[in-house]
Amino acid sequence: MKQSKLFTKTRKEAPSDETSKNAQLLIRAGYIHKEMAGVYDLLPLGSKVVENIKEIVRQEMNAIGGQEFIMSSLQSKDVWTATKRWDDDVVDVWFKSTLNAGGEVGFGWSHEEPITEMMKSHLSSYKDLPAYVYQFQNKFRNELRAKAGMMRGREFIMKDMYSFSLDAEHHEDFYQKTIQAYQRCYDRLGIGNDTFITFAGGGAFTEFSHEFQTICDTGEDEIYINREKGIAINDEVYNDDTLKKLGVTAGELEKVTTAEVGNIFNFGTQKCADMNLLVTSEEGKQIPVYLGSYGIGITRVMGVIVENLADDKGIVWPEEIAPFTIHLLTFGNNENIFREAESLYHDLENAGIEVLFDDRDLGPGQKLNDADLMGMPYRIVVSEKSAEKGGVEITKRATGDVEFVDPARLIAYFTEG
RNA sequence: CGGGGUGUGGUGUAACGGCUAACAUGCUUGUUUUGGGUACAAGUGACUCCGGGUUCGAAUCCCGGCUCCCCGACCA
Repeated sequence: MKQSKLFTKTRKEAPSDETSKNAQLLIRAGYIHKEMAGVYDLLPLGSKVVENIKEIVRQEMNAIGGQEFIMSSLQSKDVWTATKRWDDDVVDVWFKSTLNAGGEVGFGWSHEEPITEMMKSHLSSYKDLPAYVYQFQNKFRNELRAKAGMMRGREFIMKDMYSFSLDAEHHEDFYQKTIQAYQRCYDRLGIGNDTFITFAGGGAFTEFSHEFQTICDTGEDEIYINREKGIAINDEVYNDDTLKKLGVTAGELEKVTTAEVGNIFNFGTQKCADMNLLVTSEEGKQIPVYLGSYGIGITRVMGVIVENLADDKGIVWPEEIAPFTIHLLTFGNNENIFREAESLYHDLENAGIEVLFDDRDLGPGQKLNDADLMGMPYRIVVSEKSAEKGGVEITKRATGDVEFVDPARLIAYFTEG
């Protein structure tokens, strides 16, 4: 895309009403726009980032048998009263509204109840199991206090997956597969090394749930980790009992601040029993289904990536997530140079590589600063100076490594690695 | 929800209770410049968050509300 056509602009100054690094940089670079506290629009660049994150997660969920679907945001009161979770005293993050025709509706903060209810129409025999479904969707949570930009919002995008299994064994098998799929996601998202699967409160059905926690100063959680043993424990279940069960001592654990980027938990058969989601077993009996729930906060992950990978000049996107692979700049008013840059831009795009071409009539300083701020993985400069040095200049945003490449070899550089 | 702050052109800031609300940036026009936000000139742009009150006079003081930020609480 030509940058002159991009309607969003970069800003030199951070907005005064944002203090978190992720919000400041994403706003300055034109990825997001703030509507109100905890509510942000995704501008074209931000939307591309989110789509790229979703695509990674989508591929990994599909690989373990997930089927993508979309549930509604408006939810019926009845579904939630059945499990006693409609009451504001029980769930304090509800956004609710009334129908003009009479009656109340809620805006989905979770989809556990509606999905279970919906599945009653489709699951009736042990032969229908297992079923794994997931969606990407906006969740609404009426937080008393939104904070830290994309880290805790009132409206945000989440991937939520649900597993319906016949018995504990099948459930556990899929649970473990999901753990591995999640780890592949975080690796591909560029935060794998800082992300730990963490023992957390299990609630009514199991002793523990598992969270995926990424070390991050802006996070809200504190966990205890042992990198060698690969064990992490959330502060909320950190006690002698837990330590003994997991076979670690307090002395070998390190306390770190983290952001929760995923959470998976097991409902056992309780939820389906409560909601009467039963299937007929091989023996002809009516039995409740094992339910598992698996979430990844997509927009929060976007925030964490910015928080953890950005430097003092701006955002640094991992290659798979960046809205464009290449930021192509040209300096000077030499027409031949500009034409060469433009033709390289077309060649790269035709080769299937996403390029943001800064064709604006601006000085080099402004273009370079914008490129640093926006954070594409590769910056290519076409100028008289680069020509003197043997072609075009390629700079890696993450490392600052520079090399000069013959324009004729440029496509090969990106397609052959 | 408890506590602490905040609110002034699009953005970032300034202004003792007192002249036409200032500066920077952005944007427009022209000239200039082209490897780290080039320089100059001329323009453009604000009911100072909202509603009351005090005062000869309020961006400034008082009361109420709202907004946003931070700390805490909360966070299947």
